[in-house]
Amino acid sequence: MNQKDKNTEELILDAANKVFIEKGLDGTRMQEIADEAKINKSLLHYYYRSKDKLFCEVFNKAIQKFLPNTVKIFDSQKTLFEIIEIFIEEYIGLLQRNPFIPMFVLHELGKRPKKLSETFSHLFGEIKNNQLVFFRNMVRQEIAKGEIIEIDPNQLIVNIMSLCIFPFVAKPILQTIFFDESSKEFKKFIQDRKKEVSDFVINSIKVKK
Amino acid sequence: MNQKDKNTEELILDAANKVFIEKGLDGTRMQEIADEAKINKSLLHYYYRSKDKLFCEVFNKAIQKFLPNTVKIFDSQKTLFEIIEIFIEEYIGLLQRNPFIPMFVLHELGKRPKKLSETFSHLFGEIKNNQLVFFRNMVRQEIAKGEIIEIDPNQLIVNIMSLCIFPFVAKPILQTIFFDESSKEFKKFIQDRKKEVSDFVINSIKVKK
DNA sequence: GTCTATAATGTGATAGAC
DNA sequence: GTCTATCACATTATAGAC
Repeated sequence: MNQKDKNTEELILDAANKVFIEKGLDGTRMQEIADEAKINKSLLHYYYRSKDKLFCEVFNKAIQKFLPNTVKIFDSQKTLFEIIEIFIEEYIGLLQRNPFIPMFVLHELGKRPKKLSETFSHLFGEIKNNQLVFFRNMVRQEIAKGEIIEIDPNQLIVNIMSLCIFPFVAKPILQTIFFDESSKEFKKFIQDRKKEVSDFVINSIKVKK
Repeated sequence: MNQKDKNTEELILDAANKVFIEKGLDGTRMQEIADEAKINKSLLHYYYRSKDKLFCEVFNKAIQKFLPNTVKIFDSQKTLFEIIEIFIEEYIGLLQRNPFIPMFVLHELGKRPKKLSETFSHLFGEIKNNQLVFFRNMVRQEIAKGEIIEIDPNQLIVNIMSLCIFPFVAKPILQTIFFDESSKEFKKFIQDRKKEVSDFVINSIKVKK
């Protein structure tokens, strides 16, 4: 479905997505969303009542995209190393397609730390009680088997998330310092990271025999 | 020097630091800075003319703190592993004392990617032409000597920065998902990371003989 | 230097015609 | 559903008394 086939409601949501994610809640003007959607400003309120309501729609979609969905990977019979490889490749791929999502989600969450657990308890619950438990158990098993070194599973998970997400959050400064503003070189750097991060992590935890 | 001994100009700058860094440029109200400094709102303009000028003072200080100063470490005669260990311990320590600086700097830079290189060329130049060159050469030497595996020095640097900085940028979500909002457990987690990250990196690149 | 009062503008939101 | 006109309020900034 291309832009012309979409109704006004969808046009607005697409425009709001773009502007909110680039500029954040505080930095976004309703007028700018209207301009982006090429519609009248009043229509924003007709369809979504208020800026806050419109923002919530955008934010909820964004955080669901941002939180890794590992169910598919965990369901099948794979080794820990395979799981790590597939996860990193897929998650960096997701971020390549949505490069502004990490900064948007993390910045907005940083301003509302208290409401976090209440509002998104359903999303976090699934991760906490299923995906994390599964991964931690798998790590402990591999440690017991002597396949990987002793490491706190939480630290390992945060390490993997850090290596995947940080370059997108820090893109402007990395592109300036490392690549003299060349966006082409930065893209190659990110593409290379799929293998680099995977190797880096596995190399670090694997027991050499 | 405690707060009472400071003059108005310093009181304002301290207050502006706190509010801007927590809420960002767009999210900050001049009134809130005045309240924080316990002075009249007009005095903000008397001393700093405009919100933008005041913001620039804060931002310049913040980015200088944020950019790692590795000169001390590089000056002395240390091995690559020692340099990595010291850097990680000191840089995470810096972030523990200034936990909001990474999100503040990276978010504001994300909104102004174009002005970046011009405005801070003096800071970036020093890093690009001295610290990075030094580190890259050292990495290449160690590769040649067979002490570490083959790795792109840029990827290694970004890996180290990611592992140090990301947990501070993602604090709210990590604290919710991993530690049920317990700020005490999160602090311990960060403290433990000084050794964890160091081990993780060195373990990954060190050639076992 | 510090205060009060107020100007000047920007912005979210609504009323009402079509 | 969509538009124009406008309200109501928040916010930066300044003028002027003390």
